[in-house]
Amino acid sequence: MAIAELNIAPIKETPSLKARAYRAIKSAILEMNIYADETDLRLDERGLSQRLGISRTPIREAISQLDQEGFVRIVPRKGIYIIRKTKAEIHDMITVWAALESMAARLISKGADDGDIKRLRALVDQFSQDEVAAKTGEYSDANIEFHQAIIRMSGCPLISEITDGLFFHVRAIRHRSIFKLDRARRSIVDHKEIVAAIEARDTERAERLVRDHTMKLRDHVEQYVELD
Amino acid sequence: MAIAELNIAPIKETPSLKARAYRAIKSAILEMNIYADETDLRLDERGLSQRLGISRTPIREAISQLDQEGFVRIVPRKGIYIIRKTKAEIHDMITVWAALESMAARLISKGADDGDIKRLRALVDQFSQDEVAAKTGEYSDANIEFHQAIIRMSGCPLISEITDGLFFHVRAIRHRSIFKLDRARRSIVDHKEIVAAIEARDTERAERLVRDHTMKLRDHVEQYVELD
DNA sequence: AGTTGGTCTATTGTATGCCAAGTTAATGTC
DNA sequence: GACATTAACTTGGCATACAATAGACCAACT
Repeated sequence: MAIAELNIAPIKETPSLKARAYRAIKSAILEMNIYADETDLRLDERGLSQRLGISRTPIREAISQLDQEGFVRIVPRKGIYIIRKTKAEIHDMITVWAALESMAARLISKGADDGDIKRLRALVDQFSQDEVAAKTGEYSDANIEFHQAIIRMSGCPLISEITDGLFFHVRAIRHRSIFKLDRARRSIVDHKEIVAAIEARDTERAERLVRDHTMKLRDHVEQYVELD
Repeated sequence: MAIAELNIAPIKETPSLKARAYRAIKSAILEMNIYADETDLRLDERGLSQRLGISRTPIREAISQLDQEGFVRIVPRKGIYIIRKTKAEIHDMITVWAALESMAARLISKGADDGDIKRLRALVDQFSQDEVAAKTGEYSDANIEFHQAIIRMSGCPLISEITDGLFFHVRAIRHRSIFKLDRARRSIVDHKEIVAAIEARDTERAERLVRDHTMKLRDHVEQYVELD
């Protein structure tokens, strides 16, 4: 009797309930525009447990993780509150972002291979200045994408890891006019200069341009975004 | 009838079992010199629960936090393993450290008041070059202290928060000859130059010196420390 | 009407039991 | 004796029950 050779793929391991709960809650928070209204936003363990159809334990573990990452705050016997970052905290986050991304630019200009740099050039050329005027909406994501590309190319996963968290927080306030038209236009110019510096392997210049570019965003937020 | 005015202080809130378990386990790991031997170091939920006299739940929450911070790794149905960082990971951590501390130096040279800078000068003067030859042992901590002072003075709590985690990891391998005599001597010189640049409010120079100083440590580890 | 103490409810913290999936040791077969 | 098989044990994941406390509500009393 021949043994049937079923062409089956290995069953991918099911992620733990904790992991799934974590993603579910986190993405729900991201889609919420938490800075839109003023009232305190609360999470309810048991409510989530019922809606997700699992027990409180994995929910608690997921929420505990979100607490540690600074997305929610657990107050014993009172509740779990979604955190709105203060202006000072956003300010600090963008500062850290600037520090890490400028280091990434430094690493790239020293170590990246030409293929990567070509791809970076393609990314920035894709958005010419007049196109952007029409579709600023898309720009916000393209902007983030450019920054993430630089960071990934640095070959330092830890930098990616840290900045991913920062981007998440910053993205939550994007509708508060962070990436407006004039800034978008100016950003394209900055990005082109950055790529040019990297292409020229001018480490110091690349680092400085990246830092200044992000610090300009910081100052913009400082000046125009109201949060507290 | 008068109301008695009892002179009482508010009852300080007792930290949760989770928080206490977290500190207990973390400090135990720190004191362990995990890089000393080769065997896999495992944690046991039930064992800890018995030894600490509490149930598994707060233990699990504490361990989950340590897992997220990168101190242990939870492998389902196998065990909880204390993590030894690879050389590449240490390398990345020091890179991030350099990026953040050089940003801190930048912020200080722009914004710190003269009192703070005086204290920084005192800190570095305290360890003259010949003293250090005698007590290199103490130097390691004084070294870290100097760096932490710079970071704290930056006025950016987020930078402190991130680097604290990095320091914890790096400290775990300090006995692996990271801070040896010749390096210690050279470090003092570097530190003095850094303070001088800050005193002169020379932002670019301060940033560069701090970065280069930490990157030298990175290269030193790269060259002399064996981990994997 | 206002205050005061009790009670009830909502909500998180903790303990404990069970389960599925590995690990290890014992056992049986050749 | 070597190897496959199975049984016992380990271990983290998850569910559930109970405990503790903050805050709302309420009734009684002044």
